Amino acid sequence: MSDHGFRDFYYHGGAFNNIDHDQQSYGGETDHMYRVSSSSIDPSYMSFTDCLHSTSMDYGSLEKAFGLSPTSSEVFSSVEGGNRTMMKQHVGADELGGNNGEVTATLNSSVSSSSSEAGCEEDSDKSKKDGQPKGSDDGGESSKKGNKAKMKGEKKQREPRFAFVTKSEVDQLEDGYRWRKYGQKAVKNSPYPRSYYRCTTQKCTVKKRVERSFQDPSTVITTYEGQHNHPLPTTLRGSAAGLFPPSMLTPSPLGRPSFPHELLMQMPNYHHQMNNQAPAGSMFAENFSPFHQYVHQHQVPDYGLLQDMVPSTFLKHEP
DNA sequence: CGTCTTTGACCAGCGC
DNA sequence: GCGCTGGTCAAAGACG
Repeated sequence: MSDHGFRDFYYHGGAFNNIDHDQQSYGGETDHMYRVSSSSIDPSYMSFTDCLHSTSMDYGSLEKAFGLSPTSSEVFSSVEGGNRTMMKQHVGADELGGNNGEVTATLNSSVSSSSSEAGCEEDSDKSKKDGQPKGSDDGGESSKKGNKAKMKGEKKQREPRFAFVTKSEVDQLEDGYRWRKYGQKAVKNSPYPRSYYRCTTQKCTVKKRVERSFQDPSTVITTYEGQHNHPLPTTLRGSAAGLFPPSMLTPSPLGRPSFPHELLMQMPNYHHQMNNQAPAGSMFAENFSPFHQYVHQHQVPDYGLLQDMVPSTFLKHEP
């Protein structure tokens, strides 16, 4: 890991006041880590929720992870893909109800994935499993065995992933979406099991994995995979409607950069590419590659990145 | 009764 | 080929 230094800034609204940026290489691949600390997060600016919804983001669970969770005080996030291009963002929120918050966003996606990967992964994934006739869906009997046989020859493609490490007592963070647990596995080198959840909305293939860090049992690692193809459910237990003020559940112009997605959306280049490559509103999962391209192509200068990511009007350098 | 969780089994991928 | 591990399935049970 080659530390490229830190970048401190204030986020108008008081959400974040400094970001660290680390860059890490994995044999030709590069990781980027941003550490963001906040000294005065104003709940009214609940960045992540707003961010997620304002950008039609699908990793709704992040919103809680980023401070809406009553127990959440530390959040990391990461996106996994093929290559290891990662971006981590730590967000401290020590004034959020007295919680010390830290967020790490790790973006890790294949450079070669480009737009096609993100867009097609869902299909590829489904074609392997969901797309095939399944016993559970149509009463068919072929079931997984036959399907998986067909999967041979197809290189498995993964959905872009976005993982957050949340300091929380609760494993399952309420994020506004409905999830059905479909599996649980013991994790190697960890005493804590990993739970697998799937969005219960029909035709939505978003999945998430939740596991507790064995290194720090107080943290929960939530990994989202895929992109919701539906709006945030409004009628659900502990629904987002109850969790978040209406303003947070409705799209907002990017006037209030949230974090990290909205922060990223603030990246001129990123935003520009997004606009060019895909309709607005389908942001991270489907259109993640532009960001990774950004990360790779621009090599994310440690100091300039945030300036690119966040308009200067939202940044104030710490003395 | 519908929804969700639990849990053992199954399968693919990977390293040896 | 074998064993390990991650991921998924689906039946059974729990719950409201």
